[in-house]
Amino acid sequence: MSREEKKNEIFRAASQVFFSKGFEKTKIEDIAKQAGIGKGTVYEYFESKLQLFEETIAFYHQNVINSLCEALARWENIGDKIKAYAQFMTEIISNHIHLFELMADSRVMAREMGAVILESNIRMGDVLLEAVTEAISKGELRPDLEPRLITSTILGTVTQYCSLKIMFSEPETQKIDYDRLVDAVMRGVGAEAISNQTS
Amino acid sequence: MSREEKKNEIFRAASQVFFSKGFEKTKIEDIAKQAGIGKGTVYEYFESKLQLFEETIAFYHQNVINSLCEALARWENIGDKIKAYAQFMTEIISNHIHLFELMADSRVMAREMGAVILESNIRMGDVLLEAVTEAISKGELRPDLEPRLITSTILGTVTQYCSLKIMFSEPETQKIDYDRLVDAVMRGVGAEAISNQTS
Amino acid sequence: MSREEKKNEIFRAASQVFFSKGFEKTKIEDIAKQAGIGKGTVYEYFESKLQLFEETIAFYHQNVINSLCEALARWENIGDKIKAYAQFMTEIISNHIHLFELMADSRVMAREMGAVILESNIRMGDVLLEAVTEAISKGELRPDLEPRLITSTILGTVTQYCSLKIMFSEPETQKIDYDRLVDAVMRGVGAEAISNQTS
Amino acid sequence: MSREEKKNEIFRAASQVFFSKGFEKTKIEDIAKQAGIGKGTVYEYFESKLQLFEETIAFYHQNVINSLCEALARWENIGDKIKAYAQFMTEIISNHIHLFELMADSRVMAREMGAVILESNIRMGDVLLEAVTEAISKGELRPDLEPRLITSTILGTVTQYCSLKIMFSEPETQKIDYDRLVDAVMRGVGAEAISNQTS
DNA sequence: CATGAATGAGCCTTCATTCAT
DNA sequence: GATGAATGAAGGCTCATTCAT
Repeated sequence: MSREEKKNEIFRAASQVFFSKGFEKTKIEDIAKQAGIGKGTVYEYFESKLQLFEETIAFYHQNVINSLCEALARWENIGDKIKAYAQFMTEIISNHIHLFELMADSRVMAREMGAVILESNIRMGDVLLEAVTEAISKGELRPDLEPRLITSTILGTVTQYCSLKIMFSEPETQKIDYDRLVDAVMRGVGAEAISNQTS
Repeated sequence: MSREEKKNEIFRAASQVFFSKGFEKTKIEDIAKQAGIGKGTVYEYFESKLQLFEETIAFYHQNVINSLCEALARWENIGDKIKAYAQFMTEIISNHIHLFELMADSRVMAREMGAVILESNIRMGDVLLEAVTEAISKGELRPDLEPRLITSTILGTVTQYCSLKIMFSEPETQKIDYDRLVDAVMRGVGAEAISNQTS
Repeated sequence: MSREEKKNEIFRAASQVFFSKGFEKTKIEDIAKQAGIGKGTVYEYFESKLQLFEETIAFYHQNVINSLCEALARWENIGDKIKAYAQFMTEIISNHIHLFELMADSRVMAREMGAVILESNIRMGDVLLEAVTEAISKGELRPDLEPRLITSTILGTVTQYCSLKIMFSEPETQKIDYDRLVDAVMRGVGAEAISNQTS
Repeated sequence: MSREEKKNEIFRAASQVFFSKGFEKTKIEDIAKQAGIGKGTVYEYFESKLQLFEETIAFYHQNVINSLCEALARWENIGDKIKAYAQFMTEIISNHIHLFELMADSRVMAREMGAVILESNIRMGDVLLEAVTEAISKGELRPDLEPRLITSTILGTVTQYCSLKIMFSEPETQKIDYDRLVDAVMRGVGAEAISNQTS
């Protein structure tokens, strides 16, 4: 196994543990065990716990971004892209919810790592920004709004709504109506939106 | 000073320190110093560091919610309420940004406490939900959308956009166009929104 | 209440707590509460926790010695005095056993305070020594043995046997045959003792 | 050095320190220093200070019991066994007295650990009980007395007398007349004992 | 006098990091 | 390279003692 592959092994183990316990509560030994290696070996690949954490988060973000790009590339028009993004977020949040539930008392840690997801959002914003800019030029999105504002509307709405649905709904009622979600973003929540509809 | 007032004193100090350093990096001694009392005194009022943290966060949330309720109560129609909410969020985020900047290496800790703001969002959602429900019945908002979805759109968009503006803009360009923000939420980001406009 | 009476109040409270918890596990506050006074008040009467402990132990020893003297004075010949002493010890040990049982985890503390009883023994030895010396001169005890040795035989046997009986017997079988105990001490445990018996 | 050997090393160091300072006044660091290792290393071998203490005491008791068994096994008749036991106790008490004297203010701690010796006594009782039972069946000891009572007489007398001699005598006069000690136990302290003697 | 809120020295314990094997 | 035994810095928490009321 090459050095790079080994690092990835450790990243995978570290993601698991960091996400379920948070930075401080995670012991290097936990990660080593999870990766099936010795404690000292971790230090052959990473300078310190903090560096490992930073790189693990970066690795995580990169994975997320790559997956998102793939997911968006499959669709042509912006509505479909938004829907794809919402489905993607649902999956990510669900994965982490699962991790959190493993922990009985994950209050503090959930907080800490929850914020990593926030960070992801910022980065996803950059990916979406491209799609948004393109959609504006194609006449799919309002040209009179700052592209960043449109991106924020999409991102914010999706994150907020999906989190809510997953975290606070009973498992069987977690069905999210993605079409309506896209509709709310595209046509707005104001009453005029439907009074003016052509169809 | 009554016991309750003293606890509030400690809450204020604890908020400061917890928000700038995060839970784990905060030493009880730090909080005591900030409050101008001895280390042992903290333990006269709180069982443990964790309990102090939990109660401090609850205290913080309560303050936020109270302020938000006041801010919303000053306005009649939903557009103004959204604008008020956006201005309120701007202020909160600015305050925390300020705290983070005090710390040299606040990356990790910022993550942790950033999530507390997320938690606030969930709670703010409940406050907004009332306003939204009322606005729907007054015909200001679309009745065909789940109220929770509308709330998420407002909350998510505002949080995302304001965070972005404050965190990544140069100070002098932090001007946020609140009216446009409200417009994006109310009329949507899709191109139809403006093609159908009456004026 | 005079200063001396108040000190005695505190001694009584302190005995209770010290005997059930040991020196280190006892908090001044425990004693204050037990005595029905404030923590600070204890310091009006005693310099420090250690001093309070030393004086409490001395107070305890004095009480024991006084009671023992009274118990012994009631009897004329040495056999009866030994029996009286054995009954006295049974009572003391029972009292302390009771205290220990109040505590869930009294292992360590029992050790510590158990030794105070040992100390009592040394002092009781001095009281018994007088009775022994007198009994020797009255021809009741062997004149060819060092009085201290006789005292040790009485004290040691009684303490050991009574402790055993009380600590490790089922409550209902705690009956101690005091006459046989005295007999063992007076006539010895060797087989000759009975082969030579006159009766 | 094997794990078990290392634990024994720590036991030896811990015995030293616990016996001279008592449980509470002993710092883990003291033990580590005495054992020539780091503070954290102690925790590689023992869960907590309390566990280390309990196991150290058990280790001590085991050693004492083993040595006692060896000492008793060397002799045939019960008189010699009692003498051997008395010499054994003298040695143990002398060792601990030495430790106590190292400490200027060992009053409190001496108490605490002195009680460990008491505990030893209880265990030694079980060992002696065997020898006593055997001696009864061989006709060396009175069959009309409860074996436990005989054991208590031996144990109690020896412990009490030897402690007294060692603790309160000037070093040069510590000579203990073991034969007379055995005689007191075997023939009793009553005057009849000698009036009935055959010789 | 009596009180108990305030204090901070002190210690157990954890765990990132090192390094001999 | 890989390992895990050894280390000691660091921090939460306790409680004897003080002192303002």
